[in-house]
Amino acid sequence: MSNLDLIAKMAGFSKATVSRVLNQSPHVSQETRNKILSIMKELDYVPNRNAISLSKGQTMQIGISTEGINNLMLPFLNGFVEIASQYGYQTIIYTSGGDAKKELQPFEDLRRKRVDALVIITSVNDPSLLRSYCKYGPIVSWQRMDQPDISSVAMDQYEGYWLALEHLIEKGYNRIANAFGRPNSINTHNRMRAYADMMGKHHLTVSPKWSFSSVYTIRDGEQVVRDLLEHKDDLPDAILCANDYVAAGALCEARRQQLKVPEDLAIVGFDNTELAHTMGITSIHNPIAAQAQNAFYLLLLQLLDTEVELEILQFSLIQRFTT
Amino acid sequence: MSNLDLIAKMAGFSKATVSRVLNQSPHVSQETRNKILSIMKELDYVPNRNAISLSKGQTMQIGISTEGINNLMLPFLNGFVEIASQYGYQTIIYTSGGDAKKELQPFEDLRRKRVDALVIITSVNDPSLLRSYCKYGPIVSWQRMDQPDISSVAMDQYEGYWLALEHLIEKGYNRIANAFGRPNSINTHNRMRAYADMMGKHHLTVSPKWSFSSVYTIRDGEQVVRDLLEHKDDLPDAILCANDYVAAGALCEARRQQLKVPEDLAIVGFDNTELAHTMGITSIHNPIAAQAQNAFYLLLLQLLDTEVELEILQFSLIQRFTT
DNA sequence: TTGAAAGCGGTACCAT
DNA sequence: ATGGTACCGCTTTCAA
Repeated sequence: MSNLDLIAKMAGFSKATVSRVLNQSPHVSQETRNKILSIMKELDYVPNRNAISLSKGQTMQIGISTEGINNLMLPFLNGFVEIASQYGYQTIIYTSGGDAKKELQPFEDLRRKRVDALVIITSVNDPSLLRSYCKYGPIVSWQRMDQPDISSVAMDQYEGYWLALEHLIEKGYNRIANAFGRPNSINTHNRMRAYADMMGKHHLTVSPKWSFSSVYTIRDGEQVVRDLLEHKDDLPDAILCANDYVAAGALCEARRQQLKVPEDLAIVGFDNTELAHTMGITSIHNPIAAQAQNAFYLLLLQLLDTEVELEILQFSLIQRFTT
Repeated sequence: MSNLDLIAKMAGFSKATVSRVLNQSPHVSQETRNKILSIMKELDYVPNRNAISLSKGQTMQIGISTEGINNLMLPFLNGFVEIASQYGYQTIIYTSGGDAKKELQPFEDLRRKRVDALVIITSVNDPSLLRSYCKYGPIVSWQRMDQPDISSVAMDQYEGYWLALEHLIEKGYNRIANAFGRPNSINTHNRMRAYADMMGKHHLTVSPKWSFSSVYTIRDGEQVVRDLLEHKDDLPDAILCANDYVAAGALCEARRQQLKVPEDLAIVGFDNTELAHTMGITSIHNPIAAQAQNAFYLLLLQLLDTEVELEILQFSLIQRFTT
């Protein structure tokens, strides 16, 4: 393997000059530059990244910490890798499998200067512990952290849910059921608030029989429809789902039960994933890729101490065939 | 930031000794070790990974090259990250978005010693070009490469398809339709071969009307069922799908069209993804995580020049409610 | 058991 | 425009 020294020796210049050529410094004569360049080519030379990292004190690598990778975070991951690479940063994935100790590794790697910054997708450790690593480098989070130094790019679900409700009511639906996700999460809480507010505003009926929690999967969505059909006298005319998977399950089951969608039952999903698209389910578009971009921009802000323009995050309703 | 020198000075020993403590060398007296350890703790010292990488000439980082991340490669990615981290290796994701030039970056990074090894998930560049990077470090591929130095952990789809066909025939189905994926891929070719062989063996009817290509999505699966129903007089009694998404689409559409599954129409998916599980679709289990492990083992083999035990890869049939 | 010093392969400041 | 050289922080060989 050839190195700077060798190139310098062969070209008859000093390491410093060769380094200048490498870094496109203007203070090198064209002649010298050409000569050095041609020798580099001849020797098939490429600079060693470790040496650069050590010398510069930065690696151009950003870590992503998560319990595991699933469908929901795919757009985030893709979006982040994409924007980061545009700025010359690589992305390292750290999965913890929910193990608190293992989850600390990316944070230790921030400290050991293996990565320049960190983004948290999900975490199980005590937020204040994670926060203590902020002194080693910038950290942002997708999930809400409620820690002063760790900003989050998550969105307030109130708005999204409000949008869906508004759409249903405009369409004339007024007996609206809900399939919520994690019972005690901030997201669910905000969605519930939106529901209560909207129902109050329009003086609409709210039945506890129409409210479900811990609904996540296609299967769960099917079950919700079956549960609703237990009370034929008290059926809702629309159902707002925790995510598109739940909506897909609800849709399949409704059809199986001879319910016409959207005439008998309207269905709205959440996140506007591929699934909603392929199955034609009305859904709330969640700009996840934009959140990933913002996560990167927020890091860049601290990394380069520069101004950045954040993407404006906005839910939007994508109407398809289920409403 | 404290470094080896500082620790050494404070402890009254040399850098070498401190380094020995760091690397658990047995040639350090317990007393010395304790003293140094306590000073490290006191100063909250951690070694700098870049310095280690530079000095050792390896980074303990492995790159994964792909056009983009989607559901299909998720189990592979997860499996790889998991096994790699068990051996102390981190995983860096490189996405090319199908851009040939951008796809070269992980390979250049192998050359520049940013990563110790590389795994290719999908690639668009000329395989022989990629192969030329093998001299810089170990490379394995998930997709078939047909290059001597790049071994692949992909599986022969013939076996899997054979399994599905055998199952259907045992169950008494004998008018079997196929929804294939990419028309000219090796995978599709092998599946077609399995189909031809099996049909020949049992002297079963083969109708060109029962064969579809370029079928990938839920939507595509729905369309296949509609197309089949165009010829009511010549309906198959089973359909073997390119993947679980297609099977899911076929299932939904069949039910919508009042076909009883599996009585009127049996449906078999492929890959045994989450979707097949949640929707109760019979599917061929594709041991993707095991392939990811093998990919890592194959790299380790070259990295450490050691013996490794590969996982045995085997398709298996998971029967559910659609057959 | 411990130390001295030569790498590893660059960057960047200070001279000239 | 170019050179000299002190870093960056750790590993490893050779001696003692």
